[in-house]
Amino acid sequence: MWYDAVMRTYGQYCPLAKTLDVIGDRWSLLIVRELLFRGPCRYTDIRNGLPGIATNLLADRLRDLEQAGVIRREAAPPPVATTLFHLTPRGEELRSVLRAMAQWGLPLLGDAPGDDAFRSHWLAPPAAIYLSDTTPDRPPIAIEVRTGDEPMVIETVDGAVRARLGAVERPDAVLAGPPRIVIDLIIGKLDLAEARARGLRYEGDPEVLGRLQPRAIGEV
Amino acid sequence: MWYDAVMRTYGQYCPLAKTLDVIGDRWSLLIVRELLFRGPCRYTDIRNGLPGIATNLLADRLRDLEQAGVIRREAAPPPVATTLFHLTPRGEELRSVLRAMAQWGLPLLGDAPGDDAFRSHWLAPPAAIYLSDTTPDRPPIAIEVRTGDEPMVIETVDGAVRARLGAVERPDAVLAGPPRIVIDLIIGKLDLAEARARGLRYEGDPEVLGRLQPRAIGEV
DNA sequence: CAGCATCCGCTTTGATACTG
DNA sequence: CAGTATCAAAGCGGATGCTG
Repeated sequence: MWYDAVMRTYGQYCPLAKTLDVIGDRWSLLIVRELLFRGPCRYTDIRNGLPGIATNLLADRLRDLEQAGVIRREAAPPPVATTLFHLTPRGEELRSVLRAMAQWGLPLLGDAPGDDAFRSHWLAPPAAIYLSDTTPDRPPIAIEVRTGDEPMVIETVDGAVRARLGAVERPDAVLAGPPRIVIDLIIGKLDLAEARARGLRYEGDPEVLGRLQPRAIGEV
Repeated sequence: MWYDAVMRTYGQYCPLAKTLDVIGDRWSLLIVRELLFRGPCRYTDIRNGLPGIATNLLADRLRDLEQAGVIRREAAPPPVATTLFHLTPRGEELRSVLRAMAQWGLPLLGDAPGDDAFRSHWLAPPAAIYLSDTTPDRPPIAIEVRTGDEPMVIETVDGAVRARLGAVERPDAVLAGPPRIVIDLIIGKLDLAEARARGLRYEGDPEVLGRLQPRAIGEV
């Protein structure tokens, strides 16, 4: 096997077109999403985060992105003993691109088909963008969110709202249910009572959740 | 003719994937670029801004983007008397995505092949992102830039630097030459003397140009 | 001429099977 | 686990033709 495939490019002296030459192929940006939202991953981890990708395509894209200096593969020391894929600093700089695109796309989740695949980490970072802490002077809070394949935490850190995978010792509230209901609640499309009527489970003081408010459009 | 083509989607309940379902196809974002950087355009104008696109693909993409609510077609009144393609408000909101991507891609112009196609308006908005006015308290300046197919103006407006297509009555300086030299000068890769040695023509007080400085990395 | 649609050959993608 | 090999289907690029 030899990889001398000639890259298809737009051939335009334009910064946007050059960016698309690098990350415009199908699946490429979603691979970056996996590494950006989850950190360094094994081949199998990435594939699990990209249901539907053909394995040969994943291998191709990883080669291309490495070639372009966006990712880097590294032999992990024991006990992992496998190769891990990392973002390079240059790849990390795509964060602002991902953030802008995820923000633009959040409203599209409203009428998404019900049989979409779902992974918790796809939603954690974007969801936090839309939330603000109405009373940042009060003690910080942490809400455990159980939807999808992994638990998440939404927490306040000095005025900002962050979301991440993982758990927390003693959450101030626990939110559980199907992804759509959780998201609709978070972005303010449903209130707590409505969400409960549709299958959401909530434990804890409603005040805790009430402290987080969806930002106004354009405020983000 | 009937357009029941099944849209290919990632099938992921993820805001980024949903965005890519809409603007992830080849050429789609470049069509948005044309409308965003140039304003409403005729079919032919768009095609001229996208050298290399097959005309049937352009027609397809315009249909898809219209369907998705990103663009809108409108019958222009005389004397134009043709249909104009506009961005919808929703399409305008892609500006932040384009800005992030163009910013990421600007360094890639450094080693771009010399036979790339070029249009002035591809560069005007992105280039200004990298420039700041070192002495915003002094009177505003305007520099005429002649490179590519259309004249541009780089000007200071209350502290910020903007670039746009068009001309100005009495520019404080005039910059002319091949795109690469002009860009390398603007982003600080070359100084005025070096750029001149490579074919750049400059008329006016060098002080005028010196007032604009490329921002430090990460400052943008 | 502006705004497409059709046809054709090539490339990319998707699905699955197989391997060190 | 981390890929490669194979093949069918879909997408793309280029040329050309049609219609108001």
